[in-house]
Amino acid sequence: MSASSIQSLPGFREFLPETCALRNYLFETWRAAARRYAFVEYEGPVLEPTELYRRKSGDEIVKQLFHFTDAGGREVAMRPETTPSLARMAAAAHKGRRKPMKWFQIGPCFRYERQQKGRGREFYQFNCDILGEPSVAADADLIALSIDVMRGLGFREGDFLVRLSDRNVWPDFLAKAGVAAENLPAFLQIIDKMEREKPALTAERLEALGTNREAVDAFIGEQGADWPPLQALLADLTARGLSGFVSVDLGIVRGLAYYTGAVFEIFDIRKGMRAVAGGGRYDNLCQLIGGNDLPACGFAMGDMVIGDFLNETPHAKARYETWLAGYNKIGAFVVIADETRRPDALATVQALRSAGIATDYNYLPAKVDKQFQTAEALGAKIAVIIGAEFPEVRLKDLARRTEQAIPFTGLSEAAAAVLAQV
RNA sequence: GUGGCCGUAGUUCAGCGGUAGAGCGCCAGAUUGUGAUUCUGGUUGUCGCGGGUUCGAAUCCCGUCGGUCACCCCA
Repeated sequence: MSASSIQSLPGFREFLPETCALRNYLFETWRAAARRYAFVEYEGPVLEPTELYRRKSGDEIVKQLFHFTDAGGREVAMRPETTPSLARMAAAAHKGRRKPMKWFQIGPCFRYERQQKGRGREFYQFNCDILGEPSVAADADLIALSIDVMRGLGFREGDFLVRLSDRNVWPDFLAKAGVAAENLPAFLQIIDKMEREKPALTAERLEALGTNREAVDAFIGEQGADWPPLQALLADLTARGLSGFVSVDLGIVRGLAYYTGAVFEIFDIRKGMRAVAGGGRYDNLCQLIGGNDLPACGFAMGDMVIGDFLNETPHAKARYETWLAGYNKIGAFVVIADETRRPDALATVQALRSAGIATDYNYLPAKVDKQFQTAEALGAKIAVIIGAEFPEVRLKDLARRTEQAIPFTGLSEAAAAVLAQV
């Protein structure tokens, strides 16, 4: 690297063709799964007023935003997530639309923090949201989708687990424990951190609120699935044959303040329960941000953690590699055996491309063996040899190593026929 | 924001005070219009950047910028 070259910004990503392939695979799989569930794609702005995030989460969160003052003096921030934008867009646009609205989006998000494994300053997030439907039937369809996204990526039962909960079970607990209802948000924060926090600190915090760890653990252990909405959710997922992927765990409450009902997270079972996706119901956010009441639920999955998980899971990686085997490979390579026939070869290249066959050729004169090596390197399935005998051309099936002589006029059909067999 | 480790050829890395190396890759050749393997030959670097110590620095010191992992935080 020379002194004059300029490095990329820390945490921002460059996708060379090799890594772009994995990203595109994720996008394709995400998009296909969302469409199977009848979701439609939308897009929101990447840059938003900083206030959009401040209003929801307070000043503390601004430190983790990529934010600045633009040339017009506006305080702006690159989006750290897409739900606030969605809430505004949906609240503004929902009137006159059939409900539920099932919307999905794939796009980059940004957070100003130091990167580590599974975490960068720029990452892509897949978001699916169901708007305008308060029933748990929507939550269930959303969770089913999240499971199918995982299966679409090649993950199986035993690789991951959907841990399911409902924030509304906790007010009940607090009432019985004699804790004031206004302490609910603080209490949920403690529950959210419980798994990764020192036990002594958790105990101390719970006691400060007038309860204790034993009571919380007992509640999580015993009363888990009794909550009717959770029962309904589980019944719905069981009817779909998906109960094996799901487990109720009231300790899941999600860190975000805006969740109001069922919440869930998908965990990598092997790697110490690493979270790969999460979501839940947020019935008040559209009112808060957009000024129109609209019940909603949604989930998000980032590309970095799921990418790591995929690479560490052999059968998921194998599925990707199968997909990759056909990706960026071309159909035909035109070999110019007689340089005086280059104009005919160019006609051939264009004819093949017009027939929908990805085709390449050498720009400059080259030996025939060299051209075959290039064909091989590009993953061409067939070679078309143009030589002195034109308009007769030779069509070679590179995998079978078989070759036939055919007239140029019948080439496209013959090439398509050979490609169809491969 | 804090800390550990790491920046040397396209790549993976070795070298750790005496003018820069290996494997892989890449390029060329092994006579006629056919891919693999093999063989032969060849190619490549401001040793991240800037300062300092030294007769001499890839090597030691300081700074800086990146990368990576952990903490913090996690939407």
